Amino acid sequence: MQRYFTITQLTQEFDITTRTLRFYEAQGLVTPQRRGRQRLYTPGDRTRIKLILRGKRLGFSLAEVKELIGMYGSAPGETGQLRLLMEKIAARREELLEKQRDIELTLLELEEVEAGALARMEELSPVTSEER
Amino acid sequence: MQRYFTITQLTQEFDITTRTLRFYEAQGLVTPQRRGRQRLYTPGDRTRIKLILRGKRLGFSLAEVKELIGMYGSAPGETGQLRLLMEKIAARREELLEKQRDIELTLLELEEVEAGALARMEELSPVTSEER
DNA sequence: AGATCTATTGACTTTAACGTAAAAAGGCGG
DNA sequence: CCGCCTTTTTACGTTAAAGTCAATAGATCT
Repeated sequence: MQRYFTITQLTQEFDITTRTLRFYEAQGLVTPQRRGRQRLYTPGDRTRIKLILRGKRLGFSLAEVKELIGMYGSAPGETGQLRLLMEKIAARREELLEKQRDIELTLLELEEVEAGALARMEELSPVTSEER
Repeated sequence: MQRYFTITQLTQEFDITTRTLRFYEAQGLVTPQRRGRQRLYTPGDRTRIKLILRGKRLGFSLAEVKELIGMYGSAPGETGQLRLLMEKIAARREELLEKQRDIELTLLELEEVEAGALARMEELSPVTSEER
């Protein structure tokens, strides 16, 4: 098993540029080790990158993604901090649930459009019952 | 029932600025009527605005949203156009389904973090079995 | 009509998230 | 050691999506 990934390996795997990865690093989203000046990414770093990209797909900003990822590692000692963490979790969950509803609605609407389109196609080129 | 909405009514309802609505108009996402220079939004316009904001919440760009909304009104006559429409629908559906999976994963991870946090709280302030 | 509000337009600015280009620094094959 | 290649740094450019500001232009209240 490979201990480290190079930057180009990861850019190829995730179809992003080196600029992007270095930018994420500058924003404090990943902190690969160095061998001299060269970056070495651990499997953990790779996972974080996956999480970043997933967050982006969901429309979160990098700042939001950073906060989200920050939660994963943290088991803060103080009760106050824990309460704060729980609140953040609740807030994120609400957002995600809203997005789920948004998606459901959009999928339903797409279905309607599709049904309409199918009906139009039937109209235009009748039965063709032998296809499929 | 109200036939028209003013721009400020809509900005208040959706918690956006007038600048935003005029920008959407400049991008061809809504085309309110005019009474003199004043904009008058129909219930249909209002619905489009809702769709725009929903698309944005899901991380779509305005250009993508425009394409999406464009599908709703269209029942193109030509078979070729219909086929194209169906393909677009399929593509959007794929994206949305991926987002659904992304959300599921994120929710699961949040649950884990929450469970960890809860455990830590138990540790710190024991039982308190009378609460709730 | 005058004063005051609100809406519109146009120009310029801002922010996030990179892209692009140039220069320097290692690493490697011959 | 030399030339070549990749990586890194630094700096500046770009794009989408508005924000901000100033100058009108109507509309409204009195």
